[in-house]
Amino acid sequence: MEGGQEHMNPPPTSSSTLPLSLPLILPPQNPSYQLFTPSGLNPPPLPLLQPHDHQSLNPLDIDWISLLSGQAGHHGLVSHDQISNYRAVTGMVDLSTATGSAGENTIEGDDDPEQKGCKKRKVGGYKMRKATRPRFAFQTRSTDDILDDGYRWRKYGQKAVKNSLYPRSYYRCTHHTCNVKKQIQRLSKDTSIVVTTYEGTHNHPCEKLMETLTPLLRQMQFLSRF
DNA sequence: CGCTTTTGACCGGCGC
DNA sequence: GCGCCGGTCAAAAGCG
Repeated sequence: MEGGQEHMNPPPTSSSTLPLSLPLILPPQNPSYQLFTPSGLNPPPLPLLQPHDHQSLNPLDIDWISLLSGQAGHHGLVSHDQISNYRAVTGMVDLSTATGSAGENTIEGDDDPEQKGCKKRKVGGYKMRKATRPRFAFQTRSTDDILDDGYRWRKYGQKAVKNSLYPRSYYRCTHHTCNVKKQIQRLSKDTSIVVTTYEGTHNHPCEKLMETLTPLLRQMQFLSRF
């Protein structure tokens, strides 16, 4: 399952075909990798979405790079191809800036640990810090629970949550120095919708993105010699 | 063999 | 104080 987030599509190039393969890298039709267009770098800001607005969000308006790197308040253009197997993104909410009246900005059965004053805890003699970190939740409509966001995750827990038919899964980024976490839960109200909550900021590049960009950079270096 | 997933136990916060 | 609940740990099992 998480193994499904391994590299599905290897970079379509090799060092032996560097110059000729350049136009073939990251074509628009590539279902797994799609470079941002320059226009996506300075997108018009979108209003912060409330959960009940989720049906009105165009999936093409989500800035996945900002979202997945934990940068709050930056929304821009991104190809829908970034969403892997997900057929439609239905909404997103910034939990780190939301004022969070009861039940308004929370997933079903969800309580924000920050709001519960859960700053520090100790489990099994191991201290855990619970500092204020950026949290983003967004909803996707898919039959698959796992969103391939390019990072590698290790599942460390699963819990049945109150008022939900489906368990909540807890994942941690596998990068040594990165402690970004995410929660995944399917809505019982609409079983086609999966809620993904990211917590924290990655302090390392996206493996899959780097895997994609590396051969491109090599070709750029190669071509720059002429 | 190393990495990931599973799953029961444990912990702290919160409400009563 | 007690029970409920969400979040995490960690040992065992699974997998390539």
